[in-house]
Amino acid sequence: MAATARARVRAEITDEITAIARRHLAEQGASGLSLRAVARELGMVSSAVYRYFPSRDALLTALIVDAFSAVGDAAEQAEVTRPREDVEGRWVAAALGVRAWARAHPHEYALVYGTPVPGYRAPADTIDPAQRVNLVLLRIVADGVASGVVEPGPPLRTPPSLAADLAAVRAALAPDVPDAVLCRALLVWTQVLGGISYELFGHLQNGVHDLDAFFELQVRQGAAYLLRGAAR
Amino acid sequence: MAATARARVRAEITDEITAIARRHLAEQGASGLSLRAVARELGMVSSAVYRYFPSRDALLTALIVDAFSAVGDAAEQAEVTRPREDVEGRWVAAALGVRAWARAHPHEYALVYGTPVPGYRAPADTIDPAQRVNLVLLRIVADGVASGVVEPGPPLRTPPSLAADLAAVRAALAPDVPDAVLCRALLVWTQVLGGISYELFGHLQNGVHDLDAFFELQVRQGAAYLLRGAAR
DNA sequence: CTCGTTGTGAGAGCGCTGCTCTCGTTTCTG
DNA sequence: CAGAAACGAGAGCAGCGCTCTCACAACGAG
Repeated sequence: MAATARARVRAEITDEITAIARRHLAEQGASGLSLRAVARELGMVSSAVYRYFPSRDALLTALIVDAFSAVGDAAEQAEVTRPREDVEGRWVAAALGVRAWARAHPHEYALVYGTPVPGYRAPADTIDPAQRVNLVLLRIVADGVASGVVEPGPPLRTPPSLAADLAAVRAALAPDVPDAVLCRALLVWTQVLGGISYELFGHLQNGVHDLDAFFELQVRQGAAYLLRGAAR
Repeated sequence: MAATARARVRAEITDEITAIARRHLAEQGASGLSLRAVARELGMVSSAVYRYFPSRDALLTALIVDAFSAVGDAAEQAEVTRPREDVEGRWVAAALGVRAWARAHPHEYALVYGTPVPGYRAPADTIDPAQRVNLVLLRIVADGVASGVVEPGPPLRTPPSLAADLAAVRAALAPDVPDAVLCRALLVWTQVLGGISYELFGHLQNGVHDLDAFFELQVRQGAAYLLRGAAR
């Protein structure tokens, strides 16, 4: 770890830049993130920042990676508060945890689950962190299948193209989880994200007032469906 | 309708501006929409456009209203291809119609269901058009309840705050639709939007390849849950 | 220790953006 | 017909991402 002085100060400044950028993002959103403003706050001239990030988008990519990681953390930290055998509780906790994080960090949430930034194209660096939360969820589901709490239900008749994709997921991440359960999990999870986006992006305005109660109700309904394929 | 010549030409130019803006939006997305570029294409100087729209955001708001209306159209046109008594088919068709529209107009979709634009705050003009699609969906659900195809299921125990909101929706838009069904409808609809966003914003990349088959499977599962409170 | 290489910050500058203000001209209205 | 209102052009301000050049400091090799 005996890096040269230059390498150390470079790492430090890089951290400072991302820290300031993170704050600007949290305060004003992605569209308000200005490389020049970050430089100004750092006491640097804007061109100097380009020594550390080749473009504004590269800086934003770093923040996206951070945000994905934070989503994974939120799910995991919420989930582990429940005993391992309480599969339903773990799922509900993970969903509530992600929502709480999203409400606390709406711009970061928008960055990862909202409209992709202008040109839209996910650099390879972002796909690994994006999987973190999926792993947390799949582990819960896999535990539920193993312990029998998750009812497989009738086998799903999927087109071959789809069956292959599901088989790949199963082989890589969730052994012994049948197609029907994988589909239900994805269904319920997209509902969770859809619900968060719906709320966060203002579509429940003037319709639902007790957002906490509403979201929790929805999540519990979703969890019941995930486990038993039916309401309640 | 004998408007003055000035009023007529004003309406024409306003339409031209929104038409060009709509095209720019479709091609490059909201962040690429430049008032100056629109003015340039119109053969005007940028300041002249401000006679018609007080700000770039106002222009964008007009496009948002358009997009909301287009979503409503997509749902309605897809839905009416099914016989009135085929409630499940109508719901599935509406969902598939909205997805098809979203894939054909990703930037418009992002505008209404993605991250709200920078400052985020929905002008009052946008809430009416936003309701259009909800009305289409609620009508389907209400028809299903009336004909008995939608099973109410066990009554939902909702906190009073939530019950009041649901009662308001019922009174205004969907008489005789019980809370449990309203909740299921909202649950399934947020799943549809979540699924579209998940797909459109790239989260299924490298995971699912046959996106059409996958989405249709999900929608059918969702519809089954909406009608019968259970898978299949 | 010296010398050439490389990393770094400052500065100027390009073309773009949203938006404002002024100034003639055109059109409407009382 | 005269005053008021609407309109388009033009210049200009501050901001943006990004590029290029230049001086200087830190580094590795001899």
